[in-house]
Amino acid sequence: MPIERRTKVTLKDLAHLCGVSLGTIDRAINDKPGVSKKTREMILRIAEEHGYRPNVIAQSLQSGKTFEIGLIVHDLNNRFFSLLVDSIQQTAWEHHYYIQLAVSLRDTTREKEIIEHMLQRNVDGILLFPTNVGETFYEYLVNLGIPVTLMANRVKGPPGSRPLPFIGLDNTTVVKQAVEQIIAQGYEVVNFVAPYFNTTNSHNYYEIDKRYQAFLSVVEVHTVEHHIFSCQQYRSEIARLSFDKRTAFFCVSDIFALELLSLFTEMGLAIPDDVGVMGFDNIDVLKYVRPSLSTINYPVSELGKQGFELLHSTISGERVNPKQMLEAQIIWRDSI
Amino acid sequence: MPIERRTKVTLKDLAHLCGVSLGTIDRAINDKPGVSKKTREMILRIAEEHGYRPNVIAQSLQSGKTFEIGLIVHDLNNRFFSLLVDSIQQTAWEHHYYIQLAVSLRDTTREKEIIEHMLQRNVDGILLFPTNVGETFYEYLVNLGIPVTLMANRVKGPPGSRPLPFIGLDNTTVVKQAVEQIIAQGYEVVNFVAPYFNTTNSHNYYEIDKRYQAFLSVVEVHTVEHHIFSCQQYRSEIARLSFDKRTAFFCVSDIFALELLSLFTEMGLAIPDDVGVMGFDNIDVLKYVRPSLSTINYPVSELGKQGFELLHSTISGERVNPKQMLEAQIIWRDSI
DNA sequence: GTGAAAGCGCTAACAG
DNA sequence: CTGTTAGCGCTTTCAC
Repeated sequence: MPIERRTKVTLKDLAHLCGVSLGTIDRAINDKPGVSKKTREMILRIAEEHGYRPNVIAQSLQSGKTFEIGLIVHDLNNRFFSLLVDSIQQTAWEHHYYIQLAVSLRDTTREKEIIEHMLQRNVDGILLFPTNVGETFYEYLVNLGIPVTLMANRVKGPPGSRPLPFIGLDNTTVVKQAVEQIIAQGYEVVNFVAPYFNTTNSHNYYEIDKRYQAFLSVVEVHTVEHHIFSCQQYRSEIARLSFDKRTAFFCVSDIFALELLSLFTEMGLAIPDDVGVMGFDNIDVLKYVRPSLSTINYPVSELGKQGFELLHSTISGERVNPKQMLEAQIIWRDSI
Repeated sequence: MPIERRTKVTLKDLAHLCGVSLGTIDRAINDKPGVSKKTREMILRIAEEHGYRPNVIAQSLQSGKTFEIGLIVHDLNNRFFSLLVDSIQQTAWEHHYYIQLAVSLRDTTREKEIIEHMLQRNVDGILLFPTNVGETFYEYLVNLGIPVTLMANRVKGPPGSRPLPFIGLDNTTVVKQAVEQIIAQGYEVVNFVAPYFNTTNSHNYYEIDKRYQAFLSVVEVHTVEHHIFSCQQYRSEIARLSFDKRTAFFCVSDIFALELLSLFTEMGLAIPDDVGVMGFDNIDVLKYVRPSLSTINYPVSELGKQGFELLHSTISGERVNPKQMLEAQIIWRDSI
């Protein structure tokens, strides 16, 4: 570590110090041909002595590239997102990219504000777990001037338009399979629990909707009794049910499933005999919870890794497959 | 939203478009005095129409400020850190600052690499949950040329040197209090569980060491039998104990306490009669765990908020109190 | 091999 | 009120 740091030394300073011109300094520092071995060594030595650090800001202004990408997720309270950010940050580091992180809090206005800010900061691309929906938003993203890659939730354009690069989970297959098997276990009622899932079309519920459609298609084929719990007070609503029939709850996220698990334990219901609970995500804390929660594993690290790599390819101008799909696995444990 | 985005429009472009000079455009856009109302309105309208966005990179090069701060934490797997990052990101957003996030993975070399990278990217300051220790590192941080604020772990300089701004927890008080009360409950053996806590001095264990010293001071006064478990195989080591005396385990983090809880349940020990467990941090998943874990609440949001604000004050050149302390609270539940 | 100069987009200082 | 110019630190082009 060089000692003197207080004053930043620039290429120009080095030029003075070495008694050569700016151009020569540049060639030496950046390993370009056209400098004698002697001068190059001298320059590198003096640069080292003075603790020279290139100014990335100036490089960016010149090159138009920042090697930063904007990352926008809903929040960091949900374990799912922190693991996602972790994975993206790791992958980005390996590619010598930096992350600018912001959280949208599922607020459509805030999401747009964040995008505007990131644009001004000249990020090379944006990795987005979207909250907004609709064709206007699609047009907006397409015309940003920098690549955008979507994770988990899609944003669709008008029919026939080129889709935005997207990486997500194949929800349909796994949900159908899970619901089939739940029904096969003899549950008389199968419910779908998706708080915050509203139908006003103001927010992006692409992924949850996929799951709901898959759920519906199965329960309707089997003509099984089913209900949806989509309001925030799902816990108290469910607490008021009679439970005279054997009932299963398919939850779109482990955090809701855990709430139900503790509710049913309090109510003295037998799990999984009176009532069954299935989660989604397979968050890591499940290992401490009893009865152990059956769930669907979301390959969140893969989502982050491949999401970054997809964006990275687009930034590098490669032609990419605009739609990548990840597979989930059902994990049967004791709760259903 | 302006429609045309593909080509970035600059102040110079606007100057041409409006038929005025660069200087006038600048004054109009940045709300400076010295433009007639008429021209200003015209300029703002045209800027809006063409979707002008200031180039923050160019502004940074000019001003030397980026309004970005570097944030370095150990990892994001630990719930503690994701909540911390969340809180910092929120606070930064309110102050119109952006976060550059990187994780050190508790690797001393990587931590220094990250700092070097952030320096090159001209962050205005660094918020650091440090991994390195020692006076050399202290000197390094002091001479970075930008403000650094430390969270939780201190980095001490030579005697008499000006301490780096720091925000942390008052570990001593709360740990002493907790251990006192554990002993008062009649435990015959009180153990300290701190995996990864080694004494080679290569890593920064400032905070854990504080806790250990506080622990020691109390058990020694009461001459209670005590042991420390500091290796990574703490779980199997503890599994081999005989448990013929009533034993308490004071863990430096909830995640270790949860491991012990499930171990003791497997072993058929009665909690808290045969064996007691105390955690640290009060991570939010505890609400789903039975028996409920007694723990110490770490005000992590406060740590993030005040950490950012401390750094922000330093960046703004305010004189600040270099040492801020947060208070923890003991939360007694069923495990001890 | 090396030096000089222009320019990335913006701000600030100085003229008019 | 408005225009011109220099310069932030770097890269690139073109002379020598």
